[in-house]
Amino acid sequence: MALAAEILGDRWTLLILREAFYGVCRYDDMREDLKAPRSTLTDRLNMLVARGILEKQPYQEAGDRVRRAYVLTEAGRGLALTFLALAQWGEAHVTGGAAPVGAADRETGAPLHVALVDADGVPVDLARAALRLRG
Amino acid sequence: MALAAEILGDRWTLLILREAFYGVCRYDDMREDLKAPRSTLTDRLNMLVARGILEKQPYQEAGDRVRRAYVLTEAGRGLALTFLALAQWGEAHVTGGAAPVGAADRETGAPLHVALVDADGVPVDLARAALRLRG
DNA sequence: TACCTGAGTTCAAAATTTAGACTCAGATTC
DNA sequence: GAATCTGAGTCTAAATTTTGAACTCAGGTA
Repeated sequence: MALAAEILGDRWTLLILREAFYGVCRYDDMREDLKAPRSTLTDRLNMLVARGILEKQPYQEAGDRVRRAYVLTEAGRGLALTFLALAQWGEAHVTGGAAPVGAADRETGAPLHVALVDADGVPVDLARAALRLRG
Repeated sequence: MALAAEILGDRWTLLILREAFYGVCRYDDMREDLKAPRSTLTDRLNMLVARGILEKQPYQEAGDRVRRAYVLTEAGRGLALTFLALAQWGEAHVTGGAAPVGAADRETGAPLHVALVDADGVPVDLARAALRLRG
C-alpha cells in the first residue's frame, strides 16, 4: 500500500492513467486533454515508465514519421480494478448520479461492476469484511 | 472520476485514509505514524471533512479530557473497495509478494478479494471487460 | 502556581509546479 | 536544398505548495 500510494498519490498521475485506460497514448493528446504543463507531464510519464506501468513504444502511422506511444503494461492494466472501484465510488458518493463511467462485457455488453468476493467467487457484503491494509 | 482524482490524488490523503481504515483516528497518532508535517496533516484532514469523507467527532476517554477523533463517514467507508483493489494490485505488481494486506470475512475469517462481477454477481475475467472511465 | 498535552497556527526556507519560450530531428513544401 | 512544420520534449523564472521548527492556547494535573 505504501508504495502504491507513492505511485498513485498524485493528481496528474491518476489523470494520465485514466487517459491511458481510455486509449489516449500520445504525449500531445494527453497534454491537450488534461491541460497539464509539459514539464510535469513529461516527468510523470517518465516516472510511470520507470515504474513499469506504462511503456514507450515507437509506432508509425501510414505516410507519417515514427512517433512514440505510451501504452499500459501488464502491470498497468492490473490497475483497472482500482480505477473501476474508484469510478464506482465517485459515481455513488461524489458526482451523485449515474455518470457515463463503468465497465461492460466486451461481447454481450452487459454492465459489470467491482465487488468483494470470497475464494469461490461468491460475492460478500462489504460490511462483513475486516480490512487489513497495513504493510 | 475527475473529481475523485482531485480528492485522492495526493500522497498524504491516500495515507491518511489508509490510517482511517486501519482505525487510527487521532491527529497525533496519524502524525506519528505518517511523519507528516502538522500543517499539511491539518490541511488534508480539513479537506476530507469538508468533502464528507471523514467527520470530526468529540470523544472522551475515562478520566481524560474531551478530544477529537476523525472517523470515516458512510461515503468514506465506501472507498474500502478502492483501497482493497489498490492493495491487491500493489501486492501483485509492486511489492512482489504476499504482503500482510487484504480483507477477510469478519465471521469466518475466510480471505476475500476484489473482483469484477456481472449484474448477477458472477465473476467475469478482467480481459473481457471494456472500460468506460470518461465522465 | 507551574507544568504537561493534544491539537493546532505561524513563519521562513526548500521543493515543486506552472506557463511560456526555446530546441531539435525528421518530413514536407517550395 | 532552403524554409517550414510537427511531435516531443528542455529551460527558465515566477507562483504555489510543502516542510520543519517554533509558537499558541485551552483543559487538566502536580
